[in-house]
Amino acid sequence: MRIVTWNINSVRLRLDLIAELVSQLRPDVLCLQEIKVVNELFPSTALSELGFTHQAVAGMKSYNGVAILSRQPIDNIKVNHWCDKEDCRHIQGDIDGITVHNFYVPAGGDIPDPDLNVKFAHKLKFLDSVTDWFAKQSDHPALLVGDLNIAPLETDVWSHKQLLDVVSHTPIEVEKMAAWQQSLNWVDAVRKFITPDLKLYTWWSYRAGDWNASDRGRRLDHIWATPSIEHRLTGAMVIREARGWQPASDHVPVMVDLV
DNA sequence: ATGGCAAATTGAATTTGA
Repeated sequence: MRIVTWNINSVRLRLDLIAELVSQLRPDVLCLQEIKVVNELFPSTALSELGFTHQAVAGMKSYNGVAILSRQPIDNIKVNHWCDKEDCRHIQGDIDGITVHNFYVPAGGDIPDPDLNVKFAHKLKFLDSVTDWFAKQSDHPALLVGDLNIAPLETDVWSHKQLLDVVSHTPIEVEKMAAWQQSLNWVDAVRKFITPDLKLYTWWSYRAGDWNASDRGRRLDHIWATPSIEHRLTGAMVIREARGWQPASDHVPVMVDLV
């Protein structure tokens, strides 16, 4: 099974890019975040014509929204709500015996202080909630993918020192992400192949004059696997060149292969 | 709390992202 996760930043605006990705990589499962559309207006037919005849969608107007697209059936679809908000940040479904969790973690705003910034408080609470929830789940073959909006390693950001105080790389976020990862002993499927000593990014700001030259990126998008399927992982790839496809999302696709 | 941009919504300006 080949699975790709991509924060698409408006699915309707980027259908041609999805078609390009599909023609190049032929994923079996494509998980999208920030689809920014209600379910009724989700481009279901166009995506079905690309081979994704099975779709699980949790969308809302303007913001957020997640979807799982699959060539194979998706069973037991659930849309989970966190922090008493129905803001379409988590959808799950079973594909070929594996539970796929697709997340869009809150960005957290600018100020890395929960007392001064309700968005950062929401992000931290969200992380605590999902961690507690997974800790109570039984150990079943699962993948967890999505825009987790945290770059945990020093090599996941262009400058560890300069980003220590920037939301997405603060110690409190990294610590909470580690606790989440420990909830089911999730394996970082991407860093299994692209080792932690190597710089690796999945997001570059729209504000950079030349994203490729300045290369001030962060690894915000992740794929985790439960230990029970770790031995089935055969490779991982970040599709860096997709940052240059037009009109570009500020995130690029991340891919993992399983036998 | 900044910003060189971008998207969605609502009607040129605002909100959100990270």
